[in-house]
Amino acid sequence: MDCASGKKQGGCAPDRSHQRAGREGESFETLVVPRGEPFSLEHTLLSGQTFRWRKDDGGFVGVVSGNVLWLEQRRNRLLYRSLPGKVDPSELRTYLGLDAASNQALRSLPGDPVLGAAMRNFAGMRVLRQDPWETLVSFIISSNNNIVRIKRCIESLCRTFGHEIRGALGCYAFPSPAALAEASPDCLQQLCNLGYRHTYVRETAREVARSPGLLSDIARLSYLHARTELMRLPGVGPKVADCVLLYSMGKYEAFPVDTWVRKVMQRTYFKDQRVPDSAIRSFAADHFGPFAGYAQLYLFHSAREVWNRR
DNA sequence: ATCCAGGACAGTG
DNA sequence: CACTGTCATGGA
Repeated sequence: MDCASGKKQGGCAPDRSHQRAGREGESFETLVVPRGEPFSLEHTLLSGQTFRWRKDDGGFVGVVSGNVLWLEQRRNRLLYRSLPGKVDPSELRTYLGLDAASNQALRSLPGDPVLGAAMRNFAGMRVLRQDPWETLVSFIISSNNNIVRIKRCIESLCRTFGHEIRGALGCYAFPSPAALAEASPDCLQQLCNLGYRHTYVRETAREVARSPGLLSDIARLSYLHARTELMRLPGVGPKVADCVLLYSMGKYEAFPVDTWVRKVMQRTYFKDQRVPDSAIRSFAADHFGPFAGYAQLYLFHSAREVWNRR
């Protein structure tokens, strides 16, 4: 593929006539969030666990499993529509973390001062269940990188190597493992600005393309076994593996330790002392329990928000 | 200019 | 196992 001609400009520009029609009322589906199941669409989609959602006229637009998906929350009602395929309600609930385990997680986490404050500030934030392949590549790219640039890299990857979604000009699906396995290093590094991570993405794509069932097999393993297997992939260390396990495989005991979480944890629970990440993870397992990952999401998002307000 | 960003990795002690 | 320097890139 020619890098120069592969660059596609312009933002995601879904057909507005459909959208307007939807807002008139005939093509939006409705999902009711039951009472007693705290849910915030905005907190969930802007929490940093996913990178392709953006605000759109009161709601959000994203790409999920090859479909453009519009979402808007009105109290306990969730309005949604998708193109070109249909997303069914149970699939959507699963994606958004509206499941029994997540409800249990939100009830069972300890209410210590720091976590308690984060859970009140971002009430209803949930751990998504995203596509493992997209999550894997996204967090390989995230290493030693900042969020603004991570989003640009991923969007660039999709525009260059993903297929354009029918009926939604400028919206691209996340590229398949085969597409990234065959991508030229120059395209990945220069066009998509992956930097030194381009070999990680390419080599991991080769592995996954070579054995298509790999990620779904890993998802069925126990947390520790799955973690070990993920870390065999190039560019995947403890932190990236935990992100994939938590944000795409429903392993709520995973507790990704990044720079932000490390800071909060050391300040709050280790008297501001430097401790190895392994100590942080084992403390989290003891203190937060089997849903420690939920605590991680709240602590991470909370720490970043506080910092961004300064 | 210098430091840092959702780290991983190879090399030392 | 714990610690260190390095990696490509861009924003602050």
